Amino acid sequence: MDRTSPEPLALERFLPYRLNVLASTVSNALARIYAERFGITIPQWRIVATLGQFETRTARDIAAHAVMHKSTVSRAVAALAERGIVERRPNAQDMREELLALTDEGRAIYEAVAPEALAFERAVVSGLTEGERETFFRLIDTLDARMRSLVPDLDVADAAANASEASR
Amino acid sequence: MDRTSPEPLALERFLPYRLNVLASTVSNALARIYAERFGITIPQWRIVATLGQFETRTARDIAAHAVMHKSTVSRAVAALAERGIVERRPNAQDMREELLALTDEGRAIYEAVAPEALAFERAVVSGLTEGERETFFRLIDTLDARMRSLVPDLDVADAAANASEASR
DNA sequence: AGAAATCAGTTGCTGGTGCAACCATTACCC
DNA sequence: GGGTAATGGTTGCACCAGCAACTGATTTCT
Repeated sequence: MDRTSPEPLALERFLPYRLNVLASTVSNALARIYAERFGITIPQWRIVATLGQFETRTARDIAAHAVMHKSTVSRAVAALAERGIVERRPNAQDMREELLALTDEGRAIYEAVAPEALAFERAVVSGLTEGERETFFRLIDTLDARMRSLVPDLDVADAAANASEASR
Repeated sequence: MDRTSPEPLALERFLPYRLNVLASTVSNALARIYAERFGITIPQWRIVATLGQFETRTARDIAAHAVMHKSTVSRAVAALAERGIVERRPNAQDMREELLALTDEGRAIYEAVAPEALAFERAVVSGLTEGERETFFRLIDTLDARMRSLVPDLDVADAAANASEASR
């Protein structure tokens, strides 16, 4: 091997970079749909999606399930409650937490957004065969698990949502 | 319940979500290295990497190559120039643009960071076989191309870098 | 029981980011 | 040639996210 340059590093072959670009491209495109059609942000969508899936959860559950910082969840829930999309009910067994659920209006939004989100996903992966799609997910799972063991203090803090808000 | 959900949408099987979580996990871990060891942010790192690869480029070139918003590039370059990591030289042929290059100190940083970045990448993909690694990159390439045709007005604006800065 | 630690959730603050408006320079073209 | 459009780059503004500090509720420990 040639030893002139210590190591070749081409950004376009650097995994963290490629992953980040693809993820934000996909997110931004999807965020546009959420924002323009339904007036919700990505964190808000994640909450709606979680509650659509599980009926009733606490903010803490949602933060863990949707991998968001608790302050992000808090503010997104506040906005959704304000708009009557999410309902907060006290838990008599533990007054620290609140039980969150979709209102009827919230469920209507969920049922309108979910098909569009899935359609978007299908459009994105339409260039892949079924096998490739499964492989891709499996590799993501593997890498995700790898990250969790590489960086143990991750699930605690973390925070995904590169959002890219709606405005307007 | 009488409600029949039209389509199942589980967040953990939703590609945009999975992609985003993985990308930000990887980015955050890497950003920590950049920040703690070298005091640079992800946008700054992308600029250093680009200039390390191509010697001399304009801010516009870097923005295109590293997929960042021009204002992000502008500010990151300003910070790097301030610290003497990159050098700005006027282009006599076109006074609008500036030619950017690493200083000696900048190159030293590049040559220190690059191996660490690559080591990190190797650690992340160490759970994959060589073939899986190639497949993963190929699928990312495919999806990336797919996104570009799905959302044409993308390369113009876009902006990756969910950064997650150093601070502290 | 009472003090201290822990936990769910909220909020002030700071910093980074995209957008859009702007400045200066160059290209276009009638 | 001269006016207008386009281009490279900077910056003010508004917004959002994470951190950390805080409140109030519950658990733990002695």
